Amino acid sequence: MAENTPPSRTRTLPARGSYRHGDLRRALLEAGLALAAEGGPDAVVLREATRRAGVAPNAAYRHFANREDLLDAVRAGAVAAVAEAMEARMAQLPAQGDAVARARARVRAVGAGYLGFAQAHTGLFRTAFGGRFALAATPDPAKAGRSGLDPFRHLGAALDALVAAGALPPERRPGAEFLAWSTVHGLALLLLDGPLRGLPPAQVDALGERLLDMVERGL
Amino acid sequence: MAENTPPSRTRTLPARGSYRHGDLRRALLEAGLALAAEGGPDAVVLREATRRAGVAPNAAYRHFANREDLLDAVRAGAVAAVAEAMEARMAQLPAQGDAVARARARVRAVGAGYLGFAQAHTGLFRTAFGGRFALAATPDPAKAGRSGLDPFRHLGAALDALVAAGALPPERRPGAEFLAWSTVHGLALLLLDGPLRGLPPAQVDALGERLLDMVERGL
DNA sequence: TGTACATCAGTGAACGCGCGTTCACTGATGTAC
DNA sequence: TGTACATCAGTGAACGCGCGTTCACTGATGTAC
Repeated sequence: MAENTPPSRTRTLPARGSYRHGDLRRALLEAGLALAAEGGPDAVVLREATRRAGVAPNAAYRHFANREDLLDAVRAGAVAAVAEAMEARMAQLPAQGDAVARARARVRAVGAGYLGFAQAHTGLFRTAFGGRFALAATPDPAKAGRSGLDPFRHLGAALDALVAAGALPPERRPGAEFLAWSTVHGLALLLLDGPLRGLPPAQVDALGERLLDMVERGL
Repeated sequence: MAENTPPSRTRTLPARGSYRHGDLRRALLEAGLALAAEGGPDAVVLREATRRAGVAPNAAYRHFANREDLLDAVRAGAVAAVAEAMEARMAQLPAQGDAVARARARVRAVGAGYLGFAQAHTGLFRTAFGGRFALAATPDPAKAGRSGLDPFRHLGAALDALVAAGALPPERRPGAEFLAWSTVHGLALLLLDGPLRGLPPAQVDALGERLLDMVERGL
């Protein structure tokens, strides 16, 4: 990174004082995330990412095996962003109150974080969870938020807390994350792509709350 | 349609005795549905559909405005197929029993039809409900099954029956289709694309049942 | 019943597009002596 | 501290791909007389 290079430095868009880029991998990943945010996974196009990084198309191959490899990295970043949205909600939860209420609020924060992210960052959400995806058995730090948990494990931990607080019978716990996730995932997609598209935010919130009520009662 | 043309008739793949095709629109639609069944909406490619119909690529433009127009027709057909899967389940329901049990079974049949279709006809399901879709205010006969109802209206009717049987408080009825749909839609996608991919059928059924239990209890 | 003609379904050739990817290269950097 | 050299990040040009779509056409069909 050149230091006191004259204004000419800002001429080419992604300013480079030198032949070397310095951190092209990160630049491509960020361009990819921006593309994903704008148009979902299909918009993550190798040539456009290199264009935005101010580099020749084939330079990408120094850092990613191919387009799919870049997309995988972008996906992981998008999943991590969902985890962080959940964490932000949880951070706002009051620390007092009885254990049952706190555990319930935690589950709701996880669900609301998911739904809220889908609404606020549609392209990234689609990239993370809109196509083929898996949150595999082995946790991947690239998919985790600051807390080290990925979205799926946030949900699991919240459900565990529900059991610990006595608000969910332990025999109902196994598999409960899939039921809860299905529900919220489905609503998210119906809001983005389905007949609920364009619903006013107030109604979205109301529907989200009803859904979370249903899950709580139903579990 | 030529009648007793000699075997030469079978030489070119989609046999034509004549210059005219006869029913190209239908042939393209069916090719499109086959493509959708094989590879989802992105596989519905104009040129390939015409190839399968044994016709020049641009012949499609006599019957569809463009690729999107063909895809819309294919989508409608896929939605109708979902409606028919639901109808097939409902047709198997016993006609005796008390009204509440029958109404519940009907809702479950609708849900199970949706889930079962997603599993059995993944590509068509994705085409119908995997991307942008809407079951608009005005019913479209192209999206309906034999009964004249589309999937969304089947769900609505089943929920109405639940209210009529006294199994669902009327004040809970408005919007209930979105909650129920979200749930089942989410599970369908988690099974196709998500961490539940490849789950053994027995467990899929079990999870589906639990989900429908949850919806019933939660509504 | 026979003929002229309008209609319009399907043809054949071509287009431009942006994409992912490969090739042989160049030149800045860091390291060994 | 200075120089030779290996490394390897980024270049420039080119490829083949299949796609959707447009053009001016041809020839089978049905209809009006």
